Amino acid sequence: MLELAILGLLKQQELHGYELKKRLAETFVSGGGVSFGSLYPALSRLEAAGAVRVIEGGGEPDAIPMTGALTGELAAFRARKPVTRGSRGKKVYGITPRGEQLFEELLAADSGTSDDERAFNLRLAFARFLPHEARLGLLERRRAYLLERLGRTRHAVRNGWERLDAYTRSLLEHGNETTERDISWLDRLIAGERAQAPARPEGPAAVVSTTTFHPDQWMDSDIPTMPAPPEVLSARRPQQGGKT
Amino acid sequence: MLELAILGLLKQQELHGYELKKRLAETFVSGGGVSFGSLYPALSRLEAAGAVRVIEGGGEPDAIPMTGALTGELAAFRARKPVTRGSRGKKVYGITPRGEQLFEELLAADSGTSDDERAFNLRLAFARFLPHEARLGLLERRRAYLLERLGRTRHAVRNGWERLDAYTRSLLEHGNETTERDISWLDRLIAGERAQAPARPEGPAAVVSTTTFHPDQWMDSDIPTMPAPPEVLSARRPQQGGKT
DNA sequence: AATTTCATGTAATTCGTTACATGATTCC
DNA sequence: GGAATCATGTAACGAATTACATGAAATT
Repeated sequence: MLELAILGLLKQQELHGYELKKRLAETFVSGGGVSFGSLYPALSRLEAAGAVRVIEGGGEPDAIPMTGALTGELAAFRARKPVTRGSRGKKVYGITPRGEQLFEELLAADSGTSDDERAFNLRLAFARFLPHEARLGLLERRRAYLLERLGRTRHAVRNGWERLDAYTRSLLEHGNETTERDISWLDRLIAGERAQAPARPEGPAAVVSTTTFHPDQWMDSDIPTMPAPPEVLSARRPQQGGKT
Repeated sequence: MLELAILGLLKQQELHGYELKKRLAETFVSGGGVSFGSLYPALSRLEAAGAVRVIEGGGEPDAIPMTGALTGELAAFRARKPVTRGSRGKKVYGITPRGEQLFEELLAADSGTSDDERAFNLRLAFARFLPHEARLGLLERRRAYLLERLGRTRHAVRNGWERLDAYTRSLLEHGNETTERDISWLDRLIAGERAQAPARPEGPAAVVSTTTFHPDQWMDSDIPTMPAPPEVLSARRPQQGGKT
């Protein structure tokens, strides 16, 4: 899991551990991100497996502070020391071909993809590296899981209503609303995905139901249906509100 | 964490492990619930600590199948065997005074309450056992955390927008919307809490700002404000759609 | 000069899972 | 009588955390 995230980030850009941790916290992991105690060992494992390696010199050419004039061998010696270490003791990592391969494997592995929120989010963040088929599958499995869970929760709430206190009720109701919105969101993503699907030369043989929303599946009424306008992903930029 | 959930459930009703697992899955834990591999050891620990104990006979009087006529000592022997085991080999657990005390301690311990979703949800589910003060604190700390996280994420999204692909953008935007709705939900709960607060005889000395929503705190515009109608918790019952 | 931030790592511990092993009871 | 479900438990393992330990570079 962590490995997948690391490899995915290193695919875009060479980074050192500290920076990696920041990116991880910003983009994927919901709370706080990972700790150094798991990040560095993970990097070591990946390095041992030949999936990543330390880049000589690092991303930014770190301008080794040459102290004026010192000739020949001494200069070479001075320069050799921080070779694997960047300006500040940093170890900048890059992904290797083996790493790319490992990334593909980890990304494709759908073990517990739909039932684990973190795993799903992570894979969605790298969905551009998946073929259309797999991408759709990822979204639809997640949707199916949420739908099933919603059904179970609704059932449980209805059965235990009397037993539950106001706080638990509110918690469960809010949870269900969130799940409903998640499903609608997935519907939009799925619609967008189908819209840009590669037109199969096979003809209309492989039409797999016209996607968006079968109200029957909800096994319950009173849902804010919202049949997902086939607006291909989101294109809105956030308002540039801040300074500079 | 698990201990707290177990104790809380046993406070309401005596239960055996298997049933406990079901309740746990229904009410608290978002995905699938806990496994037996963690539940039973937890029960053992609690029993060893004197926080729970096996109930003689179990909750439902399990009608030991008396096989017609068998007199005196033999009947006593037959009856003695399942004494600690309920009809089916069940071990029905009940909470002890020590357990009640432990429950209070675990519930009050606010270590990582606001930053851990599971911990927060669990405590909210047992919020009725907290004094008003602590309940408000729980809600407000969670709210503050979400607000801060929202700020961080917004900032990160704005900074890295160019670098992010459509899927990651959608993921982050949806995540932010969810967080905004969570905050609004908390606002409603907090408002409800204040509405039913015990009127302090101290006078208007301890008025701690009129609660609901300071748009300034959002440090950003374009938020669907929704200033939370002071409707005391939720009173709507779900449509009784099913049978019986 | 002192403090903060950057940067990397190790060791012990926590919390949970999966897989395995067992057996009773109910339903068909 | 055989399968499904109920019911309890153990052992091996996994993934991550916290706490500890260290030190260089930038900032004040």
